[in-house]
Amino acid sequence: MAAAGKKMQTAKLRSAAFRRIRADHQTELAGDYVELIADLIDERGEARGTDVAMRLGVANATVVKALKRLQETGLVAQEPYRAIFLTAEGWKMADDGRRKHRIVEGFLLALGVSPATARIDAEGIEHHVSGETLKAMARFLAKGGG
Amino acid sequence: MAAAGKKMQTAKLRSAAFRRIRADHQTELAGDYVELIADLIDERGEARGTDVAMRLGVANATVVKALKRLQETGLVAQEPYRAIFLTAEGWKMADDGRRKHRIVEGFLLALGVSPATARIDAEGIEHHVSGETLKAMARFLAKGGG
DNA sequence: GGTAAAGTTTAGCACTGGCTAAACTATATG
DNA sequence: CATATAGTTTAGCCAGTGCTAAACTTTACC
Repeated sequence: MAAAGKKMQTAKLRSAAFRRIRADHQTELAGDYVELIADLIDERGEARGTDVAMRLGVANATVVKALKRLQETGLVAQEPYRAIFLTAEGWKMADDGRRKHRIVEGFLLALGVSPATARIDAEGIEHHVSGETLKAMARFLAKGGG
Repeated sequence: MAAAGKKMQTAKLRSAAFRRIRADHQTELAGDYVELIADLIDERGEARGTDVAMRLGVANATVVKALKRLQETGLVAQEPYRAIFLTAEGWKMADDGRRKHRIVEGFLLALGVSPATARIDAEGIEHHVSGETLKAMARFLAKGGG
């Protein structure tokens, strides 16, 4: 039955989408942390836990716990009571993320969204945009938008 | 000091963004469930736990637990071992979500993204798009895209 | 109507990501 | 150099979202 076959496929496609979203959410936090740390290092030479906590709007202890996991993952390096550093892999992830962020935010601006909203929405959208969509956004930007 | 003031504001804006993302993630699951349930009811007259689990790519028990919370939130109504229904509030949320979904997916298609990717990305992006951005997307669509 | 299959729920585990409060370390200042 | 303040970490709590395995209902079929 063709209709049943089509529905089957639809179900599979959808579950694939949801699976990917759940996977995205797992890497999302790591991405947010390394991007933020990279920004802080660029802006002021070093990243401290307090600054990360403040910018993320989260308690200090939460940052400590997250950094421990990121250390285990090999994205971050840190000595107790010292500033936070990124590993080579951490920098790669941060740079990828920041590039993505720039494109998405620029794209939203080109679309006519206000700067404040573009910034906030870009932060949320960024981690759910595939390479293909990102390319489409970049193409739109290159063409001068609208 | 103007520079410090500006940085302060930047930090606040960013933390606001992250706070909103965390809030979005909390409502995101509820949104996915009610949309899916609404789709199932429309497609086949009723929504069963198994179908929801299958489409979400998740175990049965996970669905049961989630539905319990959604019942407490007042979005879903269900008798044990029976099909799942939406409350008025649940329908409102589902319809809002589906409308958003349609716009985002249509927008991605208009941007030149392939149907499969548009579908998947829309699912992820949907919950992080503000009203303002949604309007911008709708405007773009109305203008006939590209 | 009894029984097998399908569907649903419960129980119990693990991990993530928040929090507060208390302890500890580093730094700056008198 | 002693001490106060700022920053960091630890400990212990909670809630959410996932899982498997086992128990229980419903449904379908002989």
